Amino acid sequence: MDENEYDFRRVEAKWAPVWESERPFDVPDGDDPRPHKYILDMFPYPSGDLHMGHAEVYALGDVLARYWRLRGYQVLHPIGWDSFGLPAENAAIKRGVNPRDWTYENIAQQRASMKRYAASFDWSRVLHTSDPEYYKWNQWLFLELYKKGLAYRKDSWVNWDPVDQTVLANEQVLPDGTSERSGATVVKKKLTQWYFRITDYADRLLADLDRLEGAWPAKVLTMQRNWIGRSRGAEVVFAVDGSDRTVPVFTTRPDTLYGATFMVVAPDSDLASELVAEADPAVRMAFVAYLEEVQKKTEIERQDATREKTGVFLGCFAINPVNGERVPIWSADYVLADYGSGAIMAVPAHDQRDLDFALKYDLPVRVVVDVPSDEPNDPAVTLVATTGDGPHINSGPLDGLRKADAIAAMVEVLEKDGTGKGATTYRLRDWLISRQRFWGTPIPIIHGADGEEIPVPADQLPVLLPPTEGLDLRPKGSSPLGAADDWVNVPDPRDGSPAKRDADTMDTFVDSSWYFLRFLSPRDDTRAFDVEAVKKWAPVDQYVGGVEHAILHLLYARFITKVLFDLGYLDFDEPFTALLNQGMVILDGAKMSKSKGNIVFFGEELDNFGVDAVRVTMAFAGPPEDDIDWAEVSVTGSHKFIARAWRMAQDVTSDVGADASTGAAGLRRFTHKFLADVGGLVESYKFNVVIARLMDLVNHVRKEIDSGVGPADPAVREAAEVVSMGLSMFAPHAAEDMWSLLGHEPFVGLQEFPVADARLLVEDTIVAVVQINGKVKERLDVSPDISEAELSERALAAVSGALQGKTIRTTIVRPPKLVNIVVAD
RNA sequence: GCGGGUGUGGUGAAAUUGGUAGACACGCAGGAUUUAGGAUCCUGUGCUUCGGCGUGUGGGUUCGAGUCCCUCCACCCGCACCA
Repeated sequence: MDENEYDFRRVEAKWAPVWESERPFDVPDGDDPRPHKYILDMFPYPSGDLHMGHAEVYALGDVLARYWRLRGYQVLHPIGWDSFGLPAENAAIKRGVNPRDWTYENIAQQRASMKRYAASFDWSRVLHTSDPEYYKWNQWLFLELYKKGLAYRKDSWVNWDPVDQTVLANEQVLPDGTSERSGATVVKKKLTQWYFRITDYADRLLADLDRLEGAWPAKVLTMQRNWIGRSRGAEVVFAVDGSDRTVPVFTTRPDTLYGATFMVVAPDSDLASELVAEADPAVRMAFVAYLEEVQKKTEIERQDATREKTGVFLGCFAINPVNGERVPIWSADYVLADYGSGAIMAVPAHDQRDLDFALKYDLPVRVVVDVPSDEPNDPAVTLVATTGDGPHINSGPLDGLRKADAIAAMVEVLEKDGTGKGATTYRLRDWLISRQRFWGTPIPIIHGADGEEIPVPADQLPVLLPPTEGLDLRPKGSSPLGAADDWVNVPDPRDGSPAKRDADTMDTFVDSSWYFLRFLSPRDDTRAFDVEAVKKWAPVDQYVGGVEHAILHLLYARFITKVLFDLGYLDFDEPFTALLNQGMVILDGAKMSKSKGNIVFFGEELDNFGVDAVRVTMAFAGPPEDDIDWAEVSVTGSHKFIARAWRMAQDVTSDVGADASTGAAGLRRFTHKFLADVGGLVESYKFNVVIARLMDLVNHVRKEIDSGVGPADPAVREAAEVVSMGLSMFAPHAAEDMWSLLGHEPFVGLQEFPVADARLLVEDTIVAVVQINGKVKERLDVSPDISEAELSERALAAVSGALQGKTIRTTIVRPPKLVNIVVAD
């Protein structure tokens, strides 16, 4: 192709090797006088090659990184791979390859694609979480939590994925009860597992979301608040009649305690089986049958709120602490074992679920809040529980009080009597981090013959994964590591007696919960992260990634950050100051998927249109948080724009350093208006508008070159240089080539935007509109400093015809832009 | 049901504090150049019965509303037997 034609292949081939050898975006350690920004894109999982979703996130993250450089900041923009995890292992099983080989081959492929995509990463800081140099510090982190009592083992009902044969954290189970990884229906299993005590941080994780308001998407904040699910209320202790046992229940409505007519215990709770053990055989048999029935149900069935309620009487009674009333204890699966205490006081008059149950099993309904209503509203008749406010009745000392006062009064009574207290409960559960799989970080604990847990001494870290040779990786419900005899059997660090390593590996979300700290000193083999580097760079100024991590990764990273803060390693306790969630790339209105066969391939798009055109398309398609339908955007259009900008640079004939102040003022104004606006636009993520403004600028320059001041005017050069800089955020190859065509040395990405000249931002004339009754009738060219009187006068003159026979009521004058004449007939 | 969000041309979308709705593109139409063009350049393009009408619906505040307030509708997302 002709050298005077824009050829993206030639331009890519020209600059990629230069960036590769010169590494303009690497950030050396040590001081730098410039202010700094830490821009981070969520690192990828290396399954296959990059896809269009990656193309979007890394295009948008790079706009922000490159923008801050152009603003004179030192920018850290690292990349790595989240490279532990199940797909490697599943591929290994399916194809008989080594999970390590599979992983690192995929990383090599993705890395090549990423380099081709020309995001301005600091390639000197690459990390892979599956490298021993990384996961050593994962183990260190685990032991830090363990020392603080924040990592512990317990026997509990857990989510079990029957396909991947491993446990899952609550966060990894989708709302329909299936695994987010394998799609299998998750079942409950009772197992001893490692947990991180994230519930200790529930309050702070919730409260600190307020500080992220405006800087994180509202949606993510809401999702996290929902997930943590704090509810305030009271704990009320009921005694079991004829026994020493007491049962605490959590309620948000302690004010309705006088209306409690029965108690319900979760069938799968220890409490239920303990209570029923004391009952007579018929009751016990009924319970056992019921429990069996309940456990057969899938999570989806169980969560169906419209399902008819079922339950069995447990043959025992509880004593209501405020009135001494004896109420029957039932077991029903609408009460969850793992929320609150697994038992509730049932107030059928004021809780729909309790009412449904009471009506079915003919239990009494007692109204204790007189909710005013025009219609009859006795729950026993209308079958609708009343939840509104009103004076309390049948409630002893609470009679006459309204809800808020009654709640406070009841809490006071309970606390005085020692039968309860104000309490807060969370939906959030502790984070289950054990996984019965191979390709993860080994948990650095040794189990002594006496059952003691012994942390692996720091000088013995990392606990390396054993070789896969001879190891059966197929899922079988226990970790494959347990079968690696040489690995699992170790001397007890205390006395050398036989002991065994913990054979489970960690949830890979542990790996990603702190990786942003490791990027600051990725080669430091003496500590997880360099505290000084952390002080300089962290927290992350701008995080970019998909909304699919709204809860999982982001909640865990916030938690670990707070733990490290408490341990004194960090001086901040929120990891990501600002968050941008990009939308998805879809096709014809549907999510791309292999099964539907509607995939746009990353590599093919780059082959056909070039890296720059794909990146520009990603940014120009619309607001970044919206989905991009690849069928509705024009990559060709992006390519045409890039080529047009490139030709513009090629046409410039003035010399480098030409004095712009002698150039055409009109064009200069346009250029400087762009410079004045670009910051606000990028910082509010309006990348599409920035590109529109660049297009506008290029169109103006084109006109000036062809039929205006001509290619030699210094203002043309100035505009072309600004376009080259601005375009470098989106189309780095074309921009670098333009910079070079304009006679400069590399690299355009290391330039600084000129400061907009305030004198050029003032227009000589402004178009003022003249409205009659709010409708635009005329437009006038006026001076920007026109007086109110003069503008008014000119406006009236301009529309005098239309004012014939009308009475002017009032005239609103807003110089220099608008006059509104209010008239009547 | 609860919470969050979004409704603007044929399409993707713009629109500081209420002040010219539809920037910039895609698409389409026409023209120039050309052997040809899916290249390049130029022009036009919300609807219209040419009076006007137009930002999901209906109301309100205001000299003036895409923007603020209320009502309703539609769609998307999250949560949901959480006591």
